[in-house]
Amino acid sequence: MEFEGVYVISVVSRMLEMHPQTLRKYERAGLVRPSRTDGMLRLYSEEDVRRLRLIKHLVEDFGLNLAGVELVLRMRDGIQTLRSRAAHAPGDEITIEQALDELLLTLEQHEEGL
Amino acid sequence: MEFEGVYVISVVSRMLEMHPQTLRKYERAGLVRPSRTDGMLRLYSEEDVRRLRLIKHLVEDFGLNLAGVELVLRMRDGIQTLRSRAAHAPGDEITIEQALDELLLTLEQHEEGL
DNA sequence: GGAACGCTAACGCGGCGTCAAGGTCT
DNA sequence: CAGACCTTGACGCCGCGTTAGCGTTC
Repeated sequence: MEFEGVYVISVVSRMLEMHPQTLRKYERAGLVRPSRTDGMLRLYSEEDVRRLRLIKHLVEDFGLNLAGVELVLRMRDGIQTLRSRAAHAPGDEITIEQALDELLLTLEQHEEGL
Repeated sequence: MEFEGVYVISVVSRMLEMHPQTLRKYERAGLVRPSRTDGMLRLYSEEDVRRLRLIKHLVEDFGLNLAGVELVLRMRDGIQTLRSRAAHAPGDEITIEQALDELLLTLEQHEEGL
């Protein structure tokens, strides 16, 4: 059973050239949250796939470990939240300053113990 | 021979409870750049010590590897550059938006291949 | 000349990607 | 019932902190 823009794990695995077990580990680590069918099959959305592509890039090309990936993803999530929020605002095409604000907040959360 | 606000490796090691070899490895990784005496002894400035304290925090409490630390430090350097630049500007107490801008730039540099 | 520094090489633990075994759904 | 999914556990590589050995500086 297949739907548009939704993929089971084997398809994603082939698309991104990532081992199925690796995808499951990333979910276990809280880096991606695919939905499930009634039979508990993982269903990856387009956004999930983009997220995984970014993770792969950060790990393979940048050498980040999963903790580093989580940090970056948290920043990215903050930026996206701001962007969608700004979509309803008048005129302000780009909320880049606010986006950066979110980034700094994320960083400072981590540095709070400093 | 000791100077004000400048420490040799053994002193920094005791201050931060970090192994001297670890400090040397961090230098090798390009995370800190202490100056040297004529005899090639490492001299850590106050800023170097702050930097090392942050590194320790990121590694021990946050689980980042050195690649992740490098990313965060690059962001921090960008922020500090902006802050010192803003210190000469009139009134603008906080350059937080610009700081965040710098953060985003750092992030996007890494994501350029996405 | 003893203590602290420099350097390079080797050991050891832990994170993470992969493989294996057994059960369930299509 | 064959194939693809699920889960849990184990193996193996490698990054990184530590230790060791030896030469140089204070």
